[in-house]
Amino acid sequence: MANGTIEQQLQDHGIHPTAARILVLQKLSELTHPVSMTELETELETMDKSTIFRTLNVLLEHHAIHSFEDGSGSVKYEICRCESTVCRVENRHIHFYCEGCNRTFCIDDVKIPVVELPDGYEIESINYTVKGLCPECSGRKA
Amino acid sequence: MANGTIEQQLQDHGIHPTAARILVLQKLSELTHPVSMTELETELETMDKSTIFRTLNVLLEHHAIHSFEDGSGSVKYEICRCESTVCRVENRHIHFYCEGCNRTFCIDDVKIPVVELPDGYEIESINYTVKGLCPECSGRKA
DNA sequence: GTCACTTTGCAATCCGGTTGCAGTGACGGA
DNA sequence: TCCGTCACTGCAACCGGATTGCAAAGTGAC
Repeated sequence: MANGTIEQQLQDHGIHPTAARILVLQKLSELTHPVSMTELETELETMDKSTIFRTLNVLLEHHAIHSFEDGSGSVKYEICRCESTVCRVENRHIHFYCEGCNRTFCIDDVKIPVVELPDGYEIESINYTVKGLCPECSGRKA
Repeated sequence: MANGTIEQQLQDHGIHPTAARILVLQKLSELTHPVSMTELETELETMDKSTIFRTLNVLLEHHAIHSFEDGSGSVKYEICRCESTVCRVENRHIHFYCEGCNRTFCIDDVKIPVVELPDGYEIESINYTVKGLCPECSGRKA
């Protein structure tokens, strides 16, 4: 899914490409860090909050993007860069939330360690988010 | 910290024991699953929401309890059952949020796998939450 | 008892998320 | 081409969890 036009990506995921969906996915593909709905709202000033909200939900349902909660209180979204249309849990990377600057980082190099759960539990997704200080903030503090 | 009276536990963490703090910590120590502020509010009907809120913050600051976000949208709280007053990241267990019944489970047996981060990142805490179906709900579905 | 400080309850507020509804646009069939 | 249908979008209102301001009540030191 990493190549092709945004429009193509949408279709690959079975999503009817509309102006709003292209814009949102476009923006998410440009960004290198996860963003909240509010951030998207300011990035895409022409688009209404509810449209962004519903667009994100469509993208989520079709697994074109991921969402997760860092400790900031608002849900963060990022584009799914999996090669296939299905993204396996073990391929997902972890995130880091800096309590100093309130930014959320993708640690692309580090994949989520998948644990063995007791019988009966069915894993759908895993959120692995580390809180602490990013290199910039820990350096400044020291 | 697993033994002694609630009052003693508070003092061990350097918290001045008040009625509200004892009640909240008492309740959290009785419960076997993490709860939201709203749930605490109904459990402790005599106590005001804002008091609970501030009490939880005091307990958090002094590491008497932990908080984390499952996927439910509200923050969950649980008592810290560490033996010492400092609770190490690697001692913490993972959580499971069931999308079927919207309950949050402690998987006490499974500790959070701690990853190696790139240079400069300082780990303060880790949230490892699995989403999916609990044994009850996955069984019912099948 | 008095003063200073902490704790608590009430009410109001904030804000991210969500929904109802009406207007607009795309598409297929007559 | 016109019409009906359905998906999509924007606006405004709403909801609920989280947070704050303020005044009253409680607590401890003297």
